[in-house]
Amino acid sequence: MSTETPERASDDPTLEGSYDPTEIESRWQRRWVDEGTYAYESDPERDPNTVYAIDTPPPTVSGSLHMGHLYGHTLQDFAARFQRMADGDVLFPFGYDDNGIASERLTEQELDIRHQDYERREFQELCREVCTEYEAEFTDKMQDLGCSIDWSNTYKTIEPRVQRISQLSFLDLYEQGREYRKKAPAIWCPECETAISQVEMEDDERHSHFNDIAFEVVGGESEERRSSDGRAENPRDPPREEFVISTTRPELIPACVSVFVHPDDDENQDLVGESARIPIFGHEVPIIADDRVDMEKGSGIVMCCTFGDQKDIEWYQAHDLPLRVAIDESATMTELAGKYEGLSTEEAREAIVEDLDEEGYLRDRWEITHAVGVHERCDTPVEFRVSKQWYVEILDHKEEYLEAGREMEWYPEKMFTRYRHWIEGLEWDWLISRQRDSGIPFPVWYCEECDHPVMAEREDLPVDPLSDEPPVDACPECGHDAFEAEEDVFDTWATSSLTPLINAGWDWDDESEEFVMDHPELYPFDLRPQGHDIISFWLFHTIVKCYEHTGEVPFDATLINGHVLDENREKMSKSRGNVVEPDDVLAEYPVDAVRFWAASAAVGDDFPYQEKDLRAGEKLLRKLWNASKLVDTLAPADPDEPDELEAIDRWLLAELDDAIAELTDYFENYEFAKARDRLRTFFWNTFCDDYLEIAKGREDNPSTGYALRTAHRTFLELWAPFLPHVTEEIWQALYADGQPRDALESIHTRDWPVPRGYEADLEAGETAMEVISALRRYKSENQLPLNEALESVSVYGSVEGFEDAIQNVMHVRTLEVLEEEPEVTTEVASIDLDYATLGPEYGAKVGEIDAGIEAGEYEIDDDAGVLRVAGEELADELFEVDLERTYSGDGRMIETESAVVVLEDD
RNA sequence: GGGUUGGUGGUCUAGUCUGGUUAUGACACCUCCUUGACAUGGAGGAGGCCGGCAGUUCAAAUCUGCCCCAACCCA
Repeated sequence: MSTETPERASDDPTLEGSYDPTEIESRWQRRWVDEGTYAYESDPERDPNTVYAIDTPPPTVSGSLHMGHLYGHTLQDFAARFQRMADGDVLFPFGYDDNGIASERLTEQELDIRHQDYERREFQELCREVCTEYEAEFTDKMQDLGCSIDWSNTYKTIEPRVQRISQLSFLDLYEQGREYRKKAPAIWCPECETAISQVEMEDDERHSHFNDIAFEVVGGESEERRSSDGRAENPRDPPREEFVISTTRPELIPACVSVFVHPDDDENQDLVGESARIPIFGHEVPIIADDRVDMEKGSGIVMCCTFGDQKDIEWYQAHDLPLRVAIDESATMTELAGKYEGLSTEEAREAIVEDLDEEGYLRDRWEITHAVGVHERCDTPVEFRVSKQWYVEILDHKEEYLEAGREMEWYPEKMFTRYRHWIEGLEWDWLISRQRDSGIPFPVWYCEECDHPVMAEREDLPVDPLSDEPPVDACPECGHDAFEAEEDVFDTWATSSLTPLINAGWDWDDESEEFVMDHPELYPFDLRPQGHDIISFWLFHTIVKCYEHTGEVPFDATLINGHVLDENREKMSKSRGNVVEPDDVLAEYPVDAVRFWAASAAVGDDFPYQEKDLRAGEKLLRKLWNASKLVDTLAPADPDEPDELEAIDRWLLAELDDAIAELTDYFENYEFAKARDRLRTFFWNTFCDDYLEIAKGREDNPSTGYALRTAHRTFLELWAPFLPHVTEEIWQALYADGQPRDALESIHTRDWPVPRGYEADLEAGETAMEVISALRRYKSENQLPLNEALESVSVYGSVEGFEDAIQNVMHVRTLEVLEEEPEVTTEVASIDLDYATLGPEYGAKVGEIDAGIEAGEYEIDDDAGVLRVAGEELADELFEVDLERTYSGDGRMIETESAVVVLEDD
């Protein structure tokens, strides 16, 4: 656009022309990274209280950068930039989360390979290579956001150092007796042939059929007899011939292990304690009462199979039922399914329904649509399978974890409730093993003979039992010499819950035989930022792990950010097609403007993407730029402070002091939206609209010159956490010492402003601004240009010291400050009561008092200073009389909140 | 189904914990104004009775109960 702009050195900021964010923002982003402006230099001796450390969330870099990343990191950056200026050392690290199924898939696609064809260690090597490209791309995009991340302080969850920490964590918890291995069901994807965690499963609407199947009731048996040998000895007569259950999955009937009836279900109570014979397959199962049965659904009688759904698992565990596995890991029917063996579940379903029908057991069949749990990656309906799993014991420490949550500061406070409810509702220990082909391996082997677990030695970590040998030749338990490698890998939360320990450089020290940290001054971390949707995952698990390893709560505070919604306040989703891409936003708007928008929401609240807020941000950047140009023409860059500041200048600096104090408070409490609004209002309205206009008429005044420059420098510093690029550009153009090619003295490493202690009559200043604005309104209403001269103005009100300012800015020829109220006749317009005092004192009488005043039935006794109404005598401080003035002199009278202005304009 | 959070002019929101009678600001809208940087600027105006109902209170956007709506978490 600006082809005629003379070319200049790219690192030579000037205020010439208008602000060009495209060129300027990327220039600073490069320079900050090149110069290591935000590098954290560790010093283990440093007092932890003077270091501000953020435990940043590691995004999955094989995915794309979305608005959530942008918003989350921008929030963290507000905190980081403020703390860096206010307190000095800040660690703002960055993590890449590559250790997951996403990067596994990506590697397979990119290289056109299958992970099954490689040894796990080899495959992971390939993963690391593939991910490196994506990491580089992600890094570029993150750097485009201008966050003050220390790019020399990064980690990848797939790297050996992190694998070592994960395995150390496992060994430590095992030695503490906080981990155990047990046979239990897991969610299984038959397409991927892997166990998946609950978060990887989603609901999907599918067409299916409900099948009503008749089960024959056979001779009942007592609880005692059944538990002795599992067979009915003396069958009683069955209460009825049969009953009907409804199921969408008839192929599971060979896996049926029991039938349930609700204890309040009077109609079917007769069945409890009896047995049912499964059609076609012929095996008998007990009928049991349980209140988890949904009586409203179907016949109210439900079969339990191992396993059709999560409720089956609950029942299986609660009633100690046997395991009948009819479906294998690839969703093929097993031997247990008899003649259906080898069929897929779908084939078996049809075949079994047909046979049931033929034999008269199928009573009804109709089409339905219902929610089915599917694997989010391949949309395959999941199965549930039993395998041996590792667990971290957490149920016995619920109280400790709750207490840890109480010890942290929560921003916003209300988010603690979610954490508390999550913990209170915990019913299962934490399952940490995943039967995946890649991930961080459990460092464990088992004795082939006695199944005794053999743990890896700490100094050997990281190990992969599939490639490495166990550290012993013979089983310490039974002496057997052959071992089986554990094939499972850790749940990704088991690794990402260690980020504070990764960032602090946690490791085992052989010499001292204890865990140590490379950067102990960082731990506990000052801030854990994250979204509210993963409080029960990331935050909770981090607290569990770090608390068990260090005995300390890992964070002083947690900052829970909301979600970015679309412009209609609806959740962004690919299927709705309302996703806003950061790339598109950044192509159109300056990053600083995007940051201004990001600061608009109260922390923790979901908020919409709003173009108008971005435009407002752009306007602010221009305002700041243009105001800076004006300041630069009005005063020398570095004026000395005069012995005595004039009232108007002292007033500005005193107001500035107030603003600094409030802003500091807001930033310390992560109240970015309040800080943003306070600063914008003060900068735009007070500084630009009021003070700069006045300053234009006081160009050679040393007092004003000093105040202008002091305020301007301070504004740049106060804006710096929000608008890092534009403030840096202006700062370098106007105030930076040294030559352009010297090491950068960035505004972002300066000290945060502190109030300078200016005292001024803020009320007089306020009154003066009221008078100015009244005169402006007068001109506006009379369609006069603002620089139109006014002949004569008189002011009744305290504007001491501001007379010149009023006179200059409003072009008033003669200004007079009146000692006495101008010639007016007054009459009572209204009476304001001080209800806060009046209410508690007079109670129900307040109504009468109000009515009395309303009706004019009152008397003001000026001498006694009381108001007589409704038979009461109200003291002076309880009421205020509002007078309506009628001016009878020459000219025109304008009233403001605290002044009376008389204009003679001819 | 259970829990949590929220519902304030056309839009986004402050205020709600600590009840006090004129509900904050921005954007959009209307009118006017070229003022020594900014018309992508400035001045002014109109617009809401605070999701609904009931209650507590002298007084409710604010406290209590129920209901409706939305999002999230858990089932």
